[in-house]
Amino acid sequence: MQDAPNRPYHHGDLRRAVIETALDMLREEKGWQFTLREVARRAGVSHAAPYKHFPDKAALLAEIAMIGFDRLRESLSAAKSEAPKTLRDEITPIARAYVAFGTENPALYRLMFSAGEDKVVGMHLNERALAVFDVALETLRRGQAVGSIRKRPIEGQAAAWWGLIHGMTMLAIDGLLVPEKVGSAPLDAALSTLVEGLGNPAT
Amino acid sequence: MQDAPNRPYHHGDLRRAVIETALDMLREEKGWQFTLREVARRAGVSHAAPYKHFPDKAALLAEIAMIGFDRLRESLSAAKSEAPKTLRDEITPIARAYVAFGTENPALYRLMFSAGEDKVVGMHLNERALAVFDVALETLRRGQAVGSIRKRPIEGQAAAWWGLIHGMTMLAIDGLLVPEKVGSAPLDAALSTLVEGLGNPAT
DNA sequence: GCCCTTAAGTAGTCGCTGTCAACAATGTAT
DNA sequence: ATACATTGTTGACAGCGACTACTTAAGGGC
Repeated sequence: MQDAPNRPYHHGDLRRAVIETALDMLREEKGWQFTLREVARRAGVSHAAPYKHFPDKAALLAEIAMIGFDRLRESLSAAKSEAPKTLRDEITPIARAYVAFGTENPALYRLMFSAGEDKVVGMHLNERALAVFDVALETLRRGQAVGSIRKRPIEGQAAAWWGLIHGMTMLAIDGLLVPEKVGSAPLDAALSTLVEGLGNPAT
Repeated sequence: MQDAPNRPYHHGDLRRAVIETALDMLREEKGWQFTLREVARRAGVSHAAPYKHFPDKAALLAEIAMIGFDRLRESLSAAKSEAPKTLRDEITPIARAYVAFGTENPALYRLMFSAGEDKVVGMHLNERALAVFDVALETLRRGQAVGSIRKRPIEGQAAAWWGLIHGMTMLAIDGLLVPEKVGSAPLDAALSTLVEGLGNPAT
């Protein structure tokens, strides 16, 4: 467009470039105003070019949110320990990975949970989001089978897990977990309560 | 401005009217784009009039967010039961009131936790937000004194409480608590786990 | 090797927004 | 009565999302 003189008329892989650029922008700062024109500028194309690949801004954001959920799920899967000794050892690394994902990608994480306002887009987005829930379900199910977890309706336990982790992540992103109020390791403390709530007292 | 012919030049109480109008707009629909000019239109003043009372849009939103936190705190205080028999009876009504506040005012609740991105505004906003945390602290402290709650660092228990409730509220707002996945009463189920994690097993 | 359809880029425009500056009307203190 | 501060109004500006019309390149059939 302006800087590269010999750039060809057609970008060639603009769709991917737009997504990549947008992800970069999200990573930069959480106070940032996400703008379609800025994405185009950084990608070196005209302001209307992205419309050839996405019907509107919301569609691009939804796509990015889906990628976010996929990455989060991967992070969680990667964080699973193979041979956990205790319930606490099983839950802690996953929870830490979850919260870390949120605090390291605050704008992306926030987007993931606010891009689904449109009904039909929200459907597809929620599918991906619920894949995260499945990670919790799976872990807890194994715990119940082994006997380290109380016999309770597993969806309820998974809801508690997701609610607590998601909530702590959000609070962390919003800077509400101030040490003077909430202690120096609020996540670990909260996990203690969660583990004691999930764990089988007979063990 | 246009509809009322005999309206005086000066509104008289525009600051309050702007806030009230904005709250109405937030209440209407969560997909709504909040616009300063639309607020002015509905309040029947010119598009620049609100600037005489708020330096910019963010300042108005921050003010509204503070009101939201105050109202939430009032809701929680009002929901406290006087003579709870069990820990569950003590926690449930407050938690229900919290989540109900969020699901009944989704746009407001979301705003409350996203208006604090500016550093200095965020400070004041976080003060109000932490007042909500204090409600949890107070309740749990009494529980520990009575003996219905495990002796653990109380900030950690309060963090678990807030994280779980805040998380469940957010998930509910986002429509992620679908019954097929998460059961028909996910909040109650999650509260079971929370109560079992907080509660003193000796009782 | 040419042509023609079509995908993928461009520029230009529209209505809308947030914000600011200049001006007008009102209330208030002296 | 008059000067000043407050609180309105109008008009402007740049930037945004979205649309249309135009241009450029790529590829396939003949």
